[in-house]
Amino acid sequence: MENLLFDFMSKYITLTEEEKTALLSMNLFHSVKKGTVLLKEGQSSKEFFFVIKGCIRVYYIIDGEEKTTAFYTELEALTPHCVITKTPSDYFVSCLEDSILLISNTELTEEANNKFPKFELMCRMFSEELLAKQQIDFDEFKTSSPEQRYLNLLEKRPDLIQRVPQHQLASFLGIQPQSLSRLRARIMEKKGR
Amino acid sequence: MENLLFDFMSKYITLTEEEKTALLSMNLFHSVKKGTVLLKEGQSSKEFFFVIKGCIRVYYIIDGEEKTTAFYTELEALTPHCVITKTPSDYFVSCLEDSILLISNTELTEEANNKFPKFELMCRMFSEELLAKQQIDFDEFKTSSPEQRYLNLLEKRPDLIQRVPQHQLASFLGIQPQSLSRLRARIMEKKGR
DNA sequence: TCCTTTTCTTAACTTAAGTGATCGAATAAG
DNA sequence: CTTATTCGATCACTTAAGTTAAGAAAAGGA
Repeated sequence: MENLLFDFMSKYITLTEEEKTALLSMNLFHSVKKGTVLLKEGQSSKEFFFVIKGCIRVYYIIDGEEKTTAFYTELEALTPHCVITKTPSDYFVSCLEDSILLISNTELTEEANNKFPKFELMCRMFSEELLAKQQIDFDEFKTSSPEQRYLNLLEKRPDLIQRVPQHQLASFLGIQPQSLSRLRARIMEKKGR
Repeated sequence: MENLLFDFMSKYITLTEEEKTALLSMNLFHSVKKGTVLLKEGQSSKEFFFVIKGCIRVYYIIDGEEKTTAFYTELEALTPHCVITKTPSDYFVSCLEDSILLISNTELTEEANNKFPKFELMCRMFSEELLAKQQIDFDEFKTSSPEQRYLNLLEKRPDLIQRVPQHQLASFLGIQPQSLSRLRARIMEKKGR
């Protein structure tokens, strides 16, 4: 389990054994039950999440309706907006499956960044990479239709389609659940012919 | 002009006078004519852009059609995807207006980061901030209709609607130019009543 | 300046998404 | 195990976006 994290970090920096044990002694790993709400709208949390195993999701409640906008699975990280801006959160974060998460906070991270300059370097590289990746995702979203977006997801994240409820997938794709059902039926019919 | 940059940087870190003169001596400021293409599809550029004055845009050419997905105006920065991943670019970047840009590259930035740890800190904070901001933008895009997206833009970036051609705005909003025209007419009619 | 090209709007028609409702099926709760 | 509740699919209907085409307005180049 720890190795998943260290393998991931090794893409950016090289850690000594002492640094690894120091990291592990901080007790950052948490087992979280499905359905647990990690962040609520209105809260000004300072916690950041890195998924070791499982899945967490970001959702808004708009006019009483849940609107899911993001999923984070194995080796993906979420630093909620409110942690950066120090303002109340606009959204909720909850656990979609029983998961193992690395949960840290602003203080601990700052401390680590001050102590280990290479940690700061890793954070910069990682967030630059995420930013670039997200730009591409956003661009793809803008330039394609709901059907194309679904087919794209089917190709790039087939796991999500299996593990996530349809109605959450729908709002993730920017459409209503009924439209997703219809669209899937349409695709099946095309395939069949 | 330099002051715009230093004021911006002062939000993150404090620079000494020596550091400021060192920065200025690097000759990073460029005057760029409207229409200049800064990055082409297929290129593996290492250049990063910070807009001091003016506007640059990101666009794809899909089936021979230009699809604009992003605009960067005063005090906004673009590190193209290809700079991070070191792969050929999927998109073009061009100058929408006569602009003044700070143009740097991977080598210069790495050098500065190594020499001044606080520069690294600024980059991390800046890209974390951008990432969080973009997540919110993406979420708003997913959870709203084209009409809501237009009204939202009208409120948050009224300048863009003035300075950017309609057909580019349309694809930025994820719709066809004809739909934007229609949607604007619809809004005007509602207002009139 | 005049001419060409691009840009914006409008219209008619097609297609797909939103909406509201219903009905099993699956899931969760007791 | 049984009962609620949630979830997914489907249908009919409404609304809005995509598409194709045409014409007016604006911008750019010679």
